Amino acid sequence: MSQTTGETTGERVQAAALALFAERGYHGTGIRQLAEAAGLSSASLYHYMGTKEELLVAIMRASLTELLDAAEATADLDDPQDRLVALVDLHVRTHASAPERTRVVDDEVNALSAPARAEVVTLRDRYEALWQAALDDGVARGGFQVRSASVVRRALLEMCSGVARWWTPDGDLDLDALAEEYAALALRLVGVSARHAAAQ
Amino acid sequence: MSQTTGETTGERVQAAALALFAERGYHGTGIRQLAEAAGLSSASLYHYMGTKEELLVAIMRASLTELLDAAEATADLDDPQDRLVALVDLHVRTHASAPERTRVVDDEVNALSAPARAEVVTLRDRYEALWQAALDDGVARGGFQVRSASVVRRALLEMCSGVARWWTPDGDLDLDALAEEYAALALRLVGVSARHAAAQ
Amino acid sequence: MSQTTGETTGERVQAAALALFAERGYHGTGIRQLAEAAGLSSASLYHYMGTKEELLVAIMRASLTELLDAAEATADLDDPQDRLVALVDLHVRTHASAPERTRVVDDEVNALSAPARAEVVTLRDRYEALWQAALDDGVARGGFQVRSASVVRRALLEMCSGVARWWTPDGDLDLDALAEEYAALALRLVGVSARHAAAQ
Amino acid sequence: MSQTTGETTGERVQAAALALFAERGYHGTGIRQLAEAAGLSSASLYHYMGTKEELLVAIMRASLTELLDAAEATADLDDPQDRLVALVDLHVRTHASAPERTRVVDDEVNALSAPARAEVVTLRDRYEALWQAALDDGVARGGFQVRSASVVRRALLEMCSGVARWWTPDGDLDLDALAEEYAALALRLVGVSARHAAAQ
DNA sequence: TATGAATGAGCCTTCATTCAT
DNA sequence: GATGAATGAAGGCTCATTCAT
Repeated sequence: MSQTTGETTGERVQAAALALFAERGYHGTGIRQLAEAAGLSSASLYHYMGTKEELLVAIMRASLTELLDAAEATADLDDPQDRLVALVDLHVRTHASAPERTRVVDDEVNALSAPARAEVVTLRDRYEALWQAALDDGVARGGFQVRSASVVRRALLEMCSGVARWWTPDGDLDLDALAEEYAALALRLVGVSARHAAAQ
Repeated sequence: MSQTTGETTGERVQAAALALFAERGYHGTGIRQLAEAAGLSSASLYHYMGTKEELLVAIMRASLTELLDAAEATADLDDPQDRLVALVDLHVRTHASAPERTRVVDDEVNALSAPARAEVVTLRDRYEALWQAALDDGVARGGFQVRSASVVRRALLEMCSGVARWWTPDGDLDLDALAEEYAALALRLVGVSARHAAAQ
Repeated sequence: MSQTTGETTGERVQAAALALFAERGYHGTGIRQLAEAAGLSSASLYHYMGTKEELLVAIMRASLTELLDAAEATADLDDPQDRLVALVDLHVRTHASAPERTRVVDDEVNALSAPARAEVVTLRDRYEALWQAALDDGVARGGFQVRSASVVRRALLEMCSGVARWWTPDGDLDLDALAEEYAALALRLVGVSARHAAAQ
Repeated sequence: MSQTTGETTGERVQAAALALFAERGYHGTGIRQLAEAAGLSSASLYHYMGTKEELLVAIMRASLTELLDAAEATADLDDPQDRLVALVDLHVRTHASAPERTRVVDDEVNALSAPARAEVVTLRDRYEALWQAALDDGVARGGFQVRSASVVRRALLEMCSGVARWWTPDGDLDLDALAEEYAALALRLVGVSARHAAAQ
């Protein structure tokens, strides 16, 4: 069972779950499919996870806390435009390079029971609050021209999350170009003439 | 059998399916829940639908063809900005006022079997082609400033579809204001200063 | 609904049932298939039949009483060999020319509930008793050479009923030749040198 | 789990299926009845079988291959009469002592889907080809007097299979006597005076 | 660690039948 | 006559989970 790579069995289970949840959805994925994809019997699976729901929560928690931690680091940036660009860059890169993970987080929240959902939504809200703060700050001192920062926040996030549904490394745009492009779009959305992006 | 409203039983079934599929997902919704929500036994349900999947396809087809028909009407507009604004207006209003329907269409495509998915994806592709054409036209003759029209198309669509996930009629923004706001955002995204949108 | 031929709707139902029961078995045939084959709705079917089981019993009763009546007519024949040949001729012709009907009678007896089965088995027993009597008579006065008349009765009946499973009018043997051949085989089975059959 | 006898659970399932399929037919037997007869829950049943149809096929395959193997052993016999007698002996003993198994094989072929039926029919055809060969050989060199060997083959097989429908060890005839009797009848059918059979 | 065996509950769907119209 | 609508029961099968080994 020990892999040549240092991959833990538990990690293999999470990876398998990620792939299947992303492809067929949480409810569309059976415990036996999970087990087969992980190279275990369905009974053995339960040594590496709690319930199926706890597995989903674990995936979501890991993904969101990682994203949240990275996003919190952008708070150091003083310039609101820099902050926004940094958030977009982080979000787009994360969604493009880990599309399964992000799609599961984005799409399967409703599959959770109330208590589990509460925990996940709290994390997501904290993450979105960082965007909201950046936008508010941009309006206050960064020259952002927006009617409603919260509407723009939602528009921005949906727009950026979308890359997880279509971007592939094989296409015309590489990851750097993608991130740049979305940063430029974001600045346009907040009504800033593309100062930053124009440099590219 | 006879309802106070003129609502058909078949319509009641579709309405129930819409609500449940949107709330819990296709795979998360059981036939018995469907039946209960429609006020029928699970056996009776099958007088008003084919399989569960056919019910989903029927919902998707109705939604997409309606949207597609309305979108095709925008082809009359000569000015590319007008066309884009009309598409955004249509898309946003549709998603905001029928959020369950649009969320089901957007989120449950992977739940379909290959042949059913093919039909639905064809419709969706035809719809998106209208957006692509509008963008291409805008680049050619409407002053749109975009590096990649197809990237912007995806960004725009994700952004606009997002309203189905948060907008409610009870909030600060009414439907007209929402549509206007998104039209303005769209024009910004394509690099046009928001001249036109106000006319809407 | 009235046919150009004088065929009654009730007859059409029986004919459809015959074909389907023979092809897929009683338990393998659904009421809706029956209705479709008869050109009726499943509800309308119930104007022409009782329960599904009663329909089966009706088919069996009609088939068996007809066969029984014809077989009883052979009792007139004095010569045991003539009687046996007449029974074989009747049985083989009936099974060859109405294979569906006879297969249903032969194969679906176990599908009946106890009371229905009792009625059918009674008819069948009366029919087989005529064979037994013919054999007993043949042993007593017809020169039949058999160790056990009842064993031979069963062997004969199974052998003759079998034609319903393979004979078709398109093959090498026409109905007359088939009947003759089986009469000859029957005489051999009872140990009579093929006097009768030899004439052919 | 551990039985007093050495019987496997899987064998218990097959035995239960055999009994029920023989008594009520394949379509007349439900999975829940099967489970109850095997002493399992219906879910547990699926540890020991594939689908219900695969269970039926497994039964048929086992039965037919066993019979076929045994029948092929008779090819060693040079004398056509010996061969025929050996085949009858085998067939009758098998059908008399395993009537459920043989009745299921004989009666439920139509319950199979096309691909499953193809496999079973192939085995049955190979078995019947051995009979045909024996009869052809008997006509060529064994003094068999038959108009059509294929008609006689069918008559013989139906006749011999019939014992599965009536013979019981409690009756007048024990298994040896039954086999002998049918061997004698078979020789009569092919027009050979019953010289050999006694030697058996 | 790992898994065969086990299951109650539930899956989607069809069953034979009834009845108001 | 004829049927659309309706259903309780059952169809075959899979679910997530547990546990003894």
